[in-house]
Amino acid sequence: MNPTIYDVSRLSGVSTATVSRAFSDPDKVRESTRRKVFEAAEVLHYYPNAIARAMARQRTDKIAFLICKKDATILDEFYASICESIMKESNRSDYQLVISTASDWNQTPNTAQSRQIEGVILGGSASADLVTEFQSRNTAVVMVNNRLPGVDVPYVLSDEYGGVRLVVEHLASRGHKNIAMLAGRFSPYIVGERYNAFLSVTKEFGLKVSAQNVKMCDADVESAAQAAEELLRQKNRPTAVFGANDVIAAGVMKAARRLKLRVPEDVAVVGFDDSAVCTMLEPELTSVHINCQRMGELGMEHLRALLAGETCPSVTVVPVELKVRGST
Amino acid sequence: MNPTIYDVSRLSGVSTATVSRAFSDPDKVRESTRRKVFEAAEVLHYYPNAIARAMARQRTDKIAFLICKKDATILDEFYASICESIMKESNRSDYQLVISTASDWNQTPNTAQSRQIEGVILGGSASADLVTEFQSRNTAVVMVNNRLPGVDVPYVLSDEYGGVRLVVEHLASRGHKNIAMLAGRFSPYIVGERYNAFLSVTKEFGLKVSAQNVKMCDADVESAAQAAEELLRQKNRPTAVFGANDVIAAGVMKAARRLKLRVPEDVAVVGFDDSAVCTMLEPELTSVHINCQRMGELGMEHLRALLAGETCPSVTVVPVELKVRGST
DNA sequence: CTGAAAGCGCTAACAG
DNA sequence: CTGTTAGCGCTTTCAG
Repeated sequence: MNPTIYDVSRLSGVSTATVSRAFSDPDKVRESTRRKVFEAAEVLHYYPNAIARAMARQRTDKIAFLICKKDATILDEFYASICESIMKESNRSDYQLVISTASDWNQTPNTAQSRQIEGVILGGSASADLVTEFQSRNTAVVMVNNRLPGVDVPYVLSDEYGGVRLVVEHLASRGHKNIAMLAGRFSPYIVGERYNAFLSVTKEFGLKVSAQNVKMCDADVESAAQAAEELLRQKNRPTAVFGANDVIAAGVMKAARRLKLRVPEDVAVVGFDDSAVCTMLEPELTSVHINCQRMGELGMEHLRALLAGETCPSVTVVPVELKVRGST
Repeated sequence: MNPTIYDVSRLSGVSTATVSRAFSDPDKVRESTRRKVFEAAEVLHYYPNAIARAMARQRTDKIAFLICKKDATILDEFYASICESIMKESNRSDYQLVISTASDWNQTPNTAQSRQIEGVILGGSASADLVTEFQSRNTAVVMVNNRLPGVDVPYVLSDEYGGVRLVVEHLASRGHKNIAMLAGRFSPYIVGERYNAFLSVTKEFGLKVSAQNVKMCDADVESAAQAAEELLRQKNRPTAVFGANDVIAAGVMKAARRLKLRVPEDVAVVGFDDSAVCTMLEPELTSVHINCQRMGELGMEHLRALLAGETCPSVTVVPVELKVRGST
């Protein structure tokens, strides 16, 4: 059996209340007393029992990171990275982090587990219903990498528009006038943002994008490769293709290779996300780097603020960076 | 305030003890009584409070998955996949899962957090000390994807030897006689296994591997590419290169491309792990598929057995599968 | 099969 | 600044 606050109280000769204070609110205890308490605790190998504390305080200090996406692999490179960052942040705070997926969660929305959660970071395509459910339960919500019209929670977003702008700017500066975009059906919000940004920025740059130069495909490499082949087989072949993410861009590169087109001489390729695959390709893939770590940090920071009753910005946009590599 | 067991007791007209039993040990309660209880609970939206339960029972049902590796990205594709599987499994059990990294953990080994953990799955290069620490604290330990000589815990491993065997067999059947291996400095245990297996299997197949055909490099693509260039620039160039994992193999492919060697005609390349990058490369990379999902499941299964006081096999080896693709 | 009652370890008024 | 004390919500003997 682990030692309890009573053991420490007895050994140090102070009341249990004082021991409690020494641990959870040191300032309320005189220095000398505090030392006595800590000494006794040391001797006994005492450490506060979080369960009992949670019970008495009526709060758990427990938060969750919920990944909301439908694909087979939930923890893809992108979310794994955000997740890692949230893990780090939560570890340095007193919050306990539970990581789960929206689907697992939905199966047991009323479980003991979920009841104990005081705040949640929603990553990816969470539904408005899910948010409402949490709010109705008085759970603080922060959303990362998604935006829901009409839903009022703090958002942490990456600068999708800015990223696309960098891409188009870069391609334009390289003299490309006929740029295509290949979008994959992954997160609707993200794809939408990048797509709209592409249309708007190309227009701004006076580049006309013909209808056949904007294509949708499934989110896997092979679909992308096939769609890209069609794109690249056109009479008026685009000289550059912007893939909505790196997987799509990898598909474009595969297509180029299959068609014996040289990258970047015959066709330049750009991706988005700057995932690990970028440097594994040859030539390496130019891509937009997303600061996942920062997004995770901000998510935690905002959640903490919310839980502390402070306010936090309703939308935070994290800057991106273009990594120019051999593919352009 | 949430309803408590007292509210249910009052509304249903039975004692709190019976309500408690109805929820945690239904068989001990007469059918009709049980129904009354559940009805009342339904009406009140009552759900047992896990904290109070943990407090009374003196157990938390809390387990952890600790990832032990030094690299910058902890949740790489491999561990993310195991992690996901453990998450799924734990969600269907009554255990609560905490995911963390060994380094975060080490910084606060005595924290409230760690005290509450009843069992832990160690993923990756955990140290014997860490295991000892857990054991001394009476925490059940299961190890995944690593093996520590002299440390007696249940191990869940992938069939590294079998995988390498498949690789060599495959290459030999394609007529390759001069096969090189490029190993990267990632997990010592894994690299060691694959390396030894390679030496032993090639020998078994009567293939001689010269010293300059076995190289070590750092674990990143660029180091691999450089090392591979040396390998491929030799007079007696190997006709096939086995990369200790997919990242290394991707490096080999880059080197081949830089040297204007065709894959697979001039040099065949094989990887290990069957990660997402395999299909993004062109040609696609032949690789050994590791059943991460199964490894996670088994890890959970064994931990559960341990916690239930049952026994479980001391070593479980998960079969692998060779995915033959265009690179060979 | 069910009930009464004693905790589980800690916190938070309230009093001093 | 410190002590007393009454819970937090549930489980678990021990009786009945």
